[in-house]
Amino acid sequence: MFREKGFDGIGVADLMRAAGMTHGGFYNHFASKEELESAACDLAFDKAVANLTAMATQSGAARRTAFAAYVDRYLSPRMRDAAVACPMVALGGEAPRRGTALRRRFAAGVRHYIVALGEVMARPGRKAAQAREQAIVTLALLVGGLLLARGIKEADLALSDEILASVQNAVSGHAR
Amino acid sequence: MFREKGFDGIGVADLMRAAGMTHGGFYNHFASKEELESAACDLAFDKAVANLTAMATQSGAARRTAFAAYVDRYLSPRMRDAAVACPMVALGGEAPRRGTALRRRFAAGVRHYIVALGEVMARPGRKAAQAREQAIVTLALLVGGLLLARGIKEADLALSDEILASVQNAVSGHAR
DNA sequence: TGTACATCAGTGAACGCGCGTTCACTGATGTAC
DNA sequence: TGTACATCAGTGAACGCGCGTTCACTGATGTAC
Repeated sequence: MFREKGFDGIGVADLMRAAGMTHGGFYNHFASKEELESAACDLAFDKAVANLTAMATQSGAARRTAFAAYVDRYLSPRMRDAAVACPMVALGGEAPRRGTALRRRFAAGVRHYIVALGEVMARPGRKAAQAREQAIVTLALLVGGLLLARGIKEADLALSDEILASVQNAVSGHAR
Repeated sequence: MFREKGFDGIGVADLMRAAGMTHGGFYNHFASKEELESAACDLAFDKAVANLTAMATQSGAARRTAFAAYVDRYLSPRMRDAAVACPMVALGGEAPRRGTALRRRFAAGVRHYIVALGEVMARPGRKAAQAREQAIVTLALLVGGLLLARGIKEADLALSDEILASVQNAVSGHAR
């Protein structure tokens, strides 16, 4: 829900109602709303990173096709139109404006994501530093592309589609 | 101020105080806070696009070096550490969650930005469609790179610097 | 030049509302004997 | 097995606060005569 509406776009009462409870009981589980935000940030990143590390265990061609499918999905109209986005896209703009705890968890998430992406993009003849740099560039492309595509989807669907397609092309070129 | 704190991060009273007035007079100028947000969005994009179109009037080598300097600046630590960011980075995550008026102005801004960037990146032997696709990819790289670098700058400065450097490398490669 | 008046940007108190948080309580659960 | 009691997650009214917006007003400005 934070990723859908933003941290300030959803209140404790709504969150608890969605969980089938009343708002008063919230503080039996978290010391503050901020603490839940941090935990939710961790959870979102953990899931995304686990997805990648599972992919990294595959080897050779299987890993390459899995990664290509991952990029396809990430930059698909379906992903763009989903209410919930990747944590970096949904919360990246808010992260620097929030408290220390959240910012630390967000940075850790990005760090782990880059490491996992580097493992997935590793190739036999490629140096580790190169794979890492490529992972960073790929991540910037994915995040920037999806952020823009999502930001304009309601007002200019054609351009949104064009952005997804162009960035997908570029990522495929980079990953090759 | 919207770009610094987010649309919901700054109130009418604070905005008017910053303008040296009290909050009551606000509605002599705008029908609602949302209308000011839309106007501010336009203003931010107009300035950014004007910057690019001025560059596009230059020709040949001068334009190329001007563009290289632009990218250098966009992905510099100075830009990352500035309180106010590029409208796409600062507001891209919020745009899809806001009203129709704002979303339309945001989309128009992105559209114009891409056109202007395409003109700046045009090269004699290059087809217009290619220049446009390259502009889109470059924009995604710039926006994604700066968004991530800003999101983690407080908690992991080294990684933030690394992202800026890696993306800058990639953009230079693309623009060549 | 001088006077009367309309205009309208700016003032500041007040409004209703939703937020995060607190707290006295309820009532189901599990343990001790 | 049955009873008494402690625990503690969940309840819902209440709080203080800041928000966007409204409105009766003030007072400077510019125009008409």
